[in-house]
Order: sequence, then C-alpha cells, then structure tokens
Amino acid sequence: MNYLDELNERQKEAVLHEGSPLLILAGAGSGKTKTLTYKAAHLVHTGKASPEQILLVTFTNKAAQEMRNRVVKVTGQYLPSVGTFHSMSCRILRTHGREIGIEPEFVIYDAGDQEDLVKAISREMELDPKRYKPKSLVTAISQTKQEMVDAGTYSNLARGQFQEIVARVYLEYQKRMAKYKALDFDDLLSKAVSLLQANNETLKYYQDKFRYVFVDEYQDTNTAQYTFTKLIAKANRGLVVVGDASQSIYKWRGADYRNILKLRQDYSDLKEIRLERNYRSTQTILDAAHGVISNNRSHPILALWTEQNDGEKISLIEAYTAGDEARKVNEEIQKLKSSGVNFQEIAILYRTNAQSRAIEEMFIRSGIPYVLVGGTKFYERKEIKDVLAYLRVMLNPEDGVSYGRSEKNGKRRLADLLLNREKYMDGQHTASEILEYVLTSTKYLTKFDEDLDEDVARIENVKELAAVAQEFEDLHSFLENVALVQAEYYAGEKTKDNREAITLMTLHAAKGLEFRAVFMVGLEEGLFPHARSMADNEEMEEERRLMYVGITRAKERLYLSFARQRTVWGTEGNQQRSRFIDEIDPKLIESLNSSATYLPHPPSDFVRTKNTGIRIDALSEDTLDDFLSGEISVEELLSR
DNA sequence: TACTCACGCATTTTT
DNA sequence: TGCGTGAGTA
Repeated sequence: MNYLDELNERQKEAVLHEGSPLLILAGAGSGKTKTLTYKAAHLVHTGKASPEQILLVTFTNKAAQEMRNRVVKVTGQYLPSVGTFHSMSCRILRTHGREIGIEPEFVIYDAGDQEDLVKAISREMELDPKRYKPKSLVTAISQTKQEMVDAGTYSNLARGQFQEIVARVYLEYQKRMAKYKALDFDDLLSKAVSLLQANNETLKYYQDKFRYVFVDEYQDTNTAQYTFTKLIAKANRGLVVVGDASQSIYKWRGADYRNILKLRQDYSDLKEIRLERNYRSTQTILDAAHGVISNNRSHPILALWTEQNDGEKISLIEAYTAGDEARKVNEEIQKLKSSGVNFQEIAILYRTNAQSRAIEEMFIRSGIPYVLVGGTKFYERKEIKDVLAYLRVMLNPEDGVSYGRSEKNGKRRLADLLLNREKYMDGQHTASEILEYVLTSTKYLTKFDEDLDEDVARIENVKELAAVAQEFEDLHSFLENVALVQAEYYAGEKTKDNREAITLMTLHAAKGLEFRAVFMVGLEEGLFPHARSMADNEEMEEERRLMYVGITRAKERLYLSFARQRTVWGTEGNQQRSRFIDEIDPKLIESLNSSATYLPHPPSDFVRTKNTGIRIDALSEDTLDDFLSGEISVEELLSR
C-alpha cells in the first residue's frame, strides 16, 4: 500500500474515492497523470477491478504510453485497454462495426485524403474552387461529424447557399467513403457512437466490460467523445475524468471545455476534487499565469500554489525586429548555458510556425543545436503517402482516393502493380512482403535522383517505412498503425548527431511538456493574440488559455519577448506588445533592456538608439537589423 | 511524363 | 515575401 504515501491529501482523496462519478480538476503541473494512473493501479491492487475492466482514454499516443507504463510500474500489471479515443473507437468498430454496416477491413483516411476526395467531388460537381475551397468544405463536414450529425440529417437542416453545397458534398463524400471502405478520423468516433446507440446488446457488452472509464484531458473532448464516454460509463457510473478548462486550446477542432460543466448536470452525485498544488514552477511563474488567466470569465480557474520559493523574476525582452529578438534570446541562452542550464532544458515557444525561421537562423549562425518540433510529419510526406496509396490499392483497388493518387505517379507504374496484385493479396503475405512487391513492381524509387540530397532523404524515408512494416504481421494492422500513431516528440530530444538541443515549437505543441527555462517569443498584438482571434471574445479567451499553457511550461525561468517591427507576409508592420504581458503584475517582471536600447512603452514613434535619435519606423527592418548586429555603423545608417 | 511558371494564399493541427 | 498547387507546355 506504500504507493498511497507518495500522494498528497487531495490526490489521495481522488484515488480513494468510490461510489460516484469523479471529476478531478487538475491544474498544470499538479500531478494529474500520477493521480489518474495511481487510481487505476489502486483499483487493480485492491481487487476492485481487474485490469481488463478499466478503460483509460487519452488524446495522444504519448499520453497513453505513459499511463500504461506507470500502471505497470506500480502494480506490475498491464492494462489492455489504454489508448486514444480514436484507437479505442477503431478497435470497437473492427469487432462490432458490421452491426451498422461497416466491414472490418476499412482503411483510415487522414486530412490529406479527405481533401483529395472533396477536391474530386467538387470537380465533378463543377463547384467554383475559389468560392468553395476544398479545405473549408472538409472543415465544415468535419465539424458536422463531430456534432454527430449525419449527411442525411444535415441535408434537411442546411440553410443558405454554403450549407446546401456542403450538404451535397457531404452526401456524396459519405457515399464514396463507403464504396472505398474508408473511415476518416471523425468517423471513427461518430460511428463508434452510432454503433453503441444502435445496438443495445453491444452497448451493454461494453458497459459490462468496462466497469471503470478514465478520461484524460477531458476539457478537450468534442461532442462525439463526450457522448462516447457517457454511453459506456452510464451503467456502472465508474467514471473518472481529469481536466482543466484553463488548458483547453483546441476549440477550433471541436473541443469544448463546457463538457466539464455538463458532468454536473449528468451526475447529481458527481464528486469534484481540485488539484491546485503545483510541483513544477516557482510561485512567481504561477502568479504570472494566474494574473493572465483570471481575465477569462467563462470557465473555472484554479488557484495554483507551490511550496517552492518565489524564484527568479520573469524577464521581459524588448527588441526592435524579429532578428534583434532572436539575437537577444540567443544572448540570454548563452548566459543560461554558462549558469549551468543545459540546452535540452530550454524551449522556445511561439504562436505560429513561421516565427521559427528567425530563431533558427540565429541558432545556425551561433552554432546552437536545436530540434524543431512540428512541420511536415513523417506520414504526411509525399513519398510516404505515395507508397501508402499503393498499399491501399493492393488492399482495395476500389479505393478511389488511393487509386487516383497512384495514377498520378504514372499509369504504367500502377498497371505493373496491379499485374500480380492478387497473388500477393492471398492472405499469406506479410505487410513487409507486400511493401517489397509494391516497390519492385512500380519501381517507385527510380523516380528519385540519388545525386540530390533531397531525393536521398526521400529514399531514406521510404526505407524507414519499410522498416516499420516489419513490425507488423498483416497489411491491415500496419496501415492502421500508420494512420493512428504519428511519430511523437519527447521533451529534451537530441539532434541527429546526438547533441543535446534546444526545443523550438508552437505553443500548442508544448502542452503537457515542461522545461527549466522557457522563452515565449513574438508577444505582440496581432501575432499573439492572433489577429484572427481579436474580434471574438471566445477566441480571445482561447488565446489567453494558450498564453497560460505557455507560462506554466516553465519550471524556473520564464522569458517573454516582443519586437517593435516585424515583417508579416512580406509587409513590415509596427507592432505593439501583447496585452497578455500587461496582464501580469509588473512586480513579477524585470526588463532586460539596458537604458541604451530602451524602447519607450507604449511604443511611440521615436526611439533613442544609442543616442542617435533615429526614427526606427523610418528604417526598413533589414537596415535596422544590419545596424543592430553591428554590420553597418551609425554613419552608414544615417546615410541610408 | 516531366518540367515551368503564374497565381493565390498565409494560425494553431493530439488522431 | 515565399511556398505549394495546378494548369499549360516541351
């Protein structure tokens, strides 16, 4: 029983609670994973549940993996039903999908496949691609599915020209998907729900099977996920959810933190426990985070506290340009490094991917190793998608999207592939053998030039895919894994040559991670909060939650920076510092700017740069940058 | 079939 | 401004 001693009072209360559904409101860094896994472990340990009776759902494979490992560590037992919403739904559909007309051989379409299909449909329907962008149509269909509105129902509800077009596309889309034996990510969830709603016996089977249902990151559930959880947990009411409304940052993907509030209506005896003791950050960082998030009005806010001391103040970096910002960040990193902070303990967080460039350039110049998180994912690379398309054609030549994609790579290649297709699809061949056949019959790799670095990398990627295929018995499980398990990033990853590296990523990607020192860059109105979020209060609150998530990633040191001038989409603009900076108590902040480079705030038109009195917004960003990096002198600057 | 060029578009992206 | 897409051409 000694594992209980590792928990604080609130955590222990959560672990020991029984008899009614439980909502754990867990703040950032409050040990929610520990609490959730120990609770599962406790049920197993005390014999209240067998490992098979616990369903533990997460949003990412990484979280699932971590939960699995931690339960094994505490109990020595393996929980077979720990996984993402999508993988769990997928498993259910593979076994019981037939009951609602879904054959178990379905393949999973990702966003790119969806778009290809919508494009094809839209072409056939002769829609104006400018007026009805395939992406917008996909988004509309996706949102509709998340609300579990099927194509037929939507057609009846559609009002206005756009919705009516969406309805037509949606109907055709579903028709094709059925023909191609394909499900998209939203289908996995909504069809699983349909199945449970359609067949009472199946529902009962899962309700009996899973006496306990655990859900992580509950604030990020959409309607389909909410319903899925509710259905399965209904009979036994062994529901345990963990969430924090302040960390809900995926509204644009259908996440609705209000699902937390709904629980109170769903279960009158809902037990609510707050985990507000933070084990990650200094009190200064927590106070800053609270200062920001308390400006939000629409959701509950936790008051985090720590037994740690106040720690260092938050550093504010004011820069002239994006390049100057990168330079100043670089300087601070050098200081951190010499004070004993390792590169892998440092992260640079930004709102948009485009911001990484200036930072990267700086790091390359100063020789600082870094790892960029995000960008094109492995399975989204063209060469990988091409090979996967061939594999799907092997599985099902009726798969229109994959057939179309393969055709684009040459009709000849496709014809050669189909020649011996049946021989290889006799059920006797492994995923690896079929992949081998795909590559030899289509001679796909010959389209690459071995003298081009870029092409060599592509060939390498295909080889890597082939290596992954070896881990799977049949083609189906291989393809399923490819669709549902993206290669994930782990905090403190090293560079290719195995040097410890600084992490660069978006704020969204940083959720769930922690670093000793965090730099949040580009804190400017229009960038963060993003211009697209400024008109709408709901969206502004989401931006603020993103700021909150960013701040709470930091353990010891937090740096906030902004630039006075920044080029966005080719046009230079004068920037104003983010309102979020001003939502932090100034007593918690110290400015790192020396008086020589002091920038007046709020930004005025004039600035004293080393006493030259040059009006900076009369200079181009490049000129200013050259001056600041010492490439041109004051005299040269004045002459320009 | 492969390449070129003009055009449009540009927030975040767990599965 | 810089990239990806898609139509058009050799």
